[in-house]
Amino acid sequence: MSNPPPSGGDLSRLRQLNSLAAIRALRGAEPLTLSVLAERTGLSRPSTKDVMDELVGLGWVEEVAPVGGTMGRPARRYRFRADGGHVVGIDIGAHKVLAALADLDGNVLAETRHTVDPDTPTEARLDAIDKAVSGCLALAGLTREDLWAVTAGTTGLVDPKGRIALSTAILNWSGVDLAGRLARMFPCRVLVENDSKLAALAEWQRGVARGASDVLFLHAGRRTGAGLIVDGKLHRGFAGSAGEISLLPLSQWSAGSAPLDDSPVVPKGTPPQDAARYVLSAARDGNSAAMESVERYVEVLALGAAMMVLTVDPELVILGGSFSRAADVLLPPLRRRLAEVCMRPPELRTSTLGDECVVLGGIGLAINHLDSRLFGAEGGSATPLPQHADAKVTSIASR
Amino acid sequence: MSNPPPSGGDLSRLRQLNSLAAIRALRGAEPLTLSVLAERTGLSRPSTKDVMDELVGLGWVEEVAPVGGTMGRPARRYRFRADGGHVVGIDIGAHKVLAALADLDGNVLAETRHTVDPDTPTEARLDAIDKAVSGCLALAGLTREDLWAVTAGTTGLVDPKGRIALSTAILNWSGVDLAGRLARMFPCRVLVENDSKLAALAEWQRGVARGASDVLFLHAGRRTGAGLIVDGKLHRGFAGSAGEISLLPLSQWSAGSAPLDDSPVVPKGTPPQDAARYVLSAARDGNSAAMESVERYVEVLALGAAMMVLTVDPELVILGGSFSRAADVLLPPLRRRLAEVCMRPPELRTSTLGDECVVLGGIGLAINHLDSRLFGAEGGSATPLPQHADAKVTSIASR
DNA sequence: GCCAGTTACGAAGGAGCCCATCATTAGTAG
DNA sequence: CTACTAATGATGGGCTCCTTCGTAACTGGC
Repeated sequence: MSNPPPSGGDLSRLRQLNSLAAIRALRGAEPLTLSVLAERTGLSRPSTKDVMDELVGLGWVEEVAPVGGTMGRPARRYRFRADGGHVVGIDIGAHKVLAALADLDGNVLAETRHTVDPDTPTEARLDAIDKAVSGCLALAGLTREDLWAVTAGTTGLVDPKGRIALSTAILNWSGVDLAGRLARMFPCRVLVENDSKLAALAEWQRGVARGASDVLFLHAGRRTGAGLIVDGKLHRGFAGSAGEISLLPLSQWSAGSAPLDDSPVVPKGTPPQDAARYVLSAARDGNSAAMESVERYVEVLALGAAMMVLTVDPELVILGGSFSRAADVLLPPLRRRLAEVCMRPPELRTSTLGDECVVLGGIGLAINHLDSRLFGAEGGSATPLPQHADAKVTSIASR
Repeated sequence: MSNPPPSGGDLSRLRQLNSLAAIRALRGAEPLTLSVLAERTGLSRPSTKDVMDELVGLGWVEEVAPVGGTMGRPARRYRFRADGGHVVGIDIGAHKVLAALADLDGNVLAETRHTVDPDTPTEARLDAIDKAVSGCLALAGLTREDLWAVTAGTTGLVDPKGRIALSTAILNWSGVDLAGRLARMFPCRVLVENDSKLAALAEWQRGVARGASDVLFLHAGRRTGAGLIVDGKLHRGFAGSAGEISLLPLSQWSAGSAPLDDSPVVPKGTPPQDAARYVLSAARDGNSAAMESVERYVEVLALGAAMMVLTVDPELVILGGSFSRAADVLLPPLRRRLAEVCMRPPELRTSTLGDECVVLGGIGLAINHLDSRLFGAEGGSATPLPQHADAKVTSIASR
């Protein structure tokens, strides 16, 4: 009756689990002693030592000099070798290409930005991606061979194979086999994902949504989008289109920031990319026409958000995207409207990761993927570190 | 960075996992031989034997007479002792109380129905529940002490503690501490859940949604509701209100079957509970006014469904509820409308479990709960069968 | 400079779980 | 009655984990 297939466990699987637990405890933390590590993993000290010996041998972990000053014999300290490999997150937007290079801990080592246009031809856009990543690598003194995984986030609907199923924001972007093109560019695993989903992941991993099991991330910017964390996991949906509420005309999400851009308070001749900011700022200063426009914008935003909130009932809603800088203006009406329809309105928070949300989420997804590959999926033992974790594969992570 | 806490594994945990795998393989199947069992669990035969010996000792499994006729030495056969314990699922609707008693395999052994009204007083309704369950027990020759878990499903919003947060269909039902009241009634674990959620679970466990990882269940009846399976698990949401799209006035779901009930084709004097059926039947026969009413009804149903489908992107949408008997009339327009807004419209199927959906889901939830308690949550060994699995607890399963 | 106190390390012994192997057993087929 | 088949049961070995205990390294007081 229960659907999950029965999974019998071998002896070595136990070690796998424990190794993974140790790595998780180590990652992102300062170097830990055996005793602390034993406590955190729930293992005994001798067993922890065994696990550490193995991981040190494989190159995943290294010992660092003990620190003195305490009573008693100084404890050995181990740290995760975050510098053993590197990942890249790329944010491919309509107006920019942003790339960030990080170590296996997710620490960003270099970042590069290139400006593009919505109608930049596809080849030129791919070229900008190439240059952005090359720039990061140069800044960090690395080569493409040092990359273990690359994640690209982009506007539009990304199908499970990493192709752009639909994009209205970037000219001729629909139909591009982005995963395929990037796979030719990088000698490592390539993942492709929708940008709002990556932003949601980033907020959940290292932003204001940490620890929540169900989260709705709202991207409020020139385009409106959403990403969902459900039960502590990024939710993609069967075809990768979870959260694409803009496909419903009623939602009006496809209009993006139009309610702001078209506000009568925008001075003639304002460049379109500055219009919304102007209106939000004017609304903050009490301009009643601007406030009206903001109200209209939030009405649309809130309607789509309400649909998703009532569907998923998340603990948190995160407001992100470039307009999140005007959270003081946007949050109160958004909160009010959600409260009107929810029995228990979710807590509203503002993104703190800002512009880097998408690349950070990409980095996080890449690292998650490597984690899941840390131990040979088919019951093998741990992969030694110096090798590349994957052969060159085109398709996106299934799950 | 990763949020899931590292979980160190003890040696005995391996055995737990393997025992659980064996039970899963055994449950709901005909008696299995050691060889088959070994193959299905991935264990070796000697290990499988060990596990079986233990489970037989604990009373969870028993050996049955070997079957002859094959070449070679007859193999011992083991079966899950489904009759070792019993669970009850209760469907508390506005117009009926339906209870079903099942063994640990989910086989229904007895069923009882009581008729009530939307304005039946709470105490009388609780009395009907009591009577319905007593009836089941009497039919099966059991007593309340034989019950290991009871799940009640009811219309309305059920909070995480098993109280009715809001119900518009049943008079004075809001605010009732159903879990608390039932806990006084039964000397075992009591779970309370929204009825549409249980129906979704049933369809996923033993209905037409088997094997799908993301499913939307639509309850189309006098009231409209929904339940979600996300990533192979019943999704409740932070406050248990996932899928409660009817709270959004725009969805018009709170009107339920009104577009059908109010159709001009309904003859004066038709009892309200028969109106919708009459219209659906007339529409099937080609009555254009009836078809128009159906069109209006489906428009509402489809709008809410689209909101949820675009949010979650499920693989399947299941049409259930009493109107699902008119699926031939309802599905085509529903399919058409979903196709208008979805990049990849989910497959639409009709519920086959019918009226029993909710009680079956309740039985499934109860069994799932017992499964998760099969092995002492805090690393203990397996619970012997003859004891009750739980003390009397009031609150609902958290997860 | 020495000694007590503190903390961590490392080795040894033991238990649990799983696996591979092989002789044995209980049937069927001729 | 014999040959064949397929499952059983017992043995031995390997791996992982745990507990226990003696040893090592460093601090602080005399």
